[in-house]
Amino acid sequence: MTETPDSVTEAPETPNSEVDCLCPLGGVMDLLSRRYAMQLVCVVGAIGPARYGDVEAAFDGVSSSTLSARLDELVEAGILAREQYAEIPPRVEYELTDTGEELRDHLSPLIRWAEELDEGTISRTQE
Amino acid sequence: MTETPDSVTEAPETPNSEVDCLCPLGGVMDLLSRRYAMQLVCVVGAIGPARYGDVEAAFDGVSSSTLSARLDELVEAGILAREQYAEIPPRVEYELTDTGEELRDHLSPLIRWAEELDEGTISRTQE
DNA sequence: CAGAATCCATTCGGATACTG
DNA sequence: CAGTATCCGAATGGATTCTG
Repeated sequence: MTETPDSVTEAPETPNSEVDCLCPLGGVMDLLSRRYAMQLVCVVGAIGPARYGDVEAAFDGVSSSTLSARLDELVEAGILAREQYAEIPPRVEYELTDTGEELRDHLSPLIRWAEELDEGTISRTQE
Repeated sequence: MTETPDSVTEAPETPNSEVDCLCPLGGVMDLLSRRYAMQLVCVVGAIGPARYGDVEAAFDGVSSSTLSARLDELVEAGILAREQYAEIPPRVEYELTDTGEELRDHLSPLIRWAEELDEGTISRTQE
């Protein structure tokens, strides 16, 4: 992905020694940078065992392909757990894994803060 | 920037009453979902008054256009403050606003957590 | 119901110039 | 140094359709 010639990926000469906050780009942060990803974690965590339909309804306007992709990525990342019940009306429930819980614990305040900030930015000259 | 045709992007009716964790999509969370956005906030906060070159160096592999766009968006969102000194070697410094500080306060633990998680996922079979 | 598959429009992001 | 402008490939995200 990035460049890894042969030198260390660390900072050969860091401008400041404290700037190591950027993960290698390709990890969890990349997943979270996808659309709805963060909200998805938060939503599933809020609902609890969330069915596909519930999540879809919560987002009100996300295409199934996108939502499906996002769910799949999060499941594969070990953030969500998918349980499929082989019943006649097929039921699938997503819920946060232990890792996902931790993540949600970090995301919740962030999203909340973002919402608050967002409310105060309505009268902003956007263009 | 995003999409603002003329229709409402809001949700007139909330599907579930307990699921309100999803901000209206188009606010700060959307900005943060762009590439490098979160890391950028964290980096600038870590460096302090960060020059463009510093940030660029910190990311090691980001095109100037992308970085510039990201910086611009964050500035316009009131998260970063840009100070331009009209000196002969042009110097521009970015730093977190008060809002940005708050944001970084939320992002730091998240990114840190992500890094830790990322380290344990190296042996993943990714195509 | 839950999603996979397909197709397509949009956008993003990267590389490469080129300025003040 | 600090960007902007442009071009283009790749990826994303959306709508639709179909299936178990």
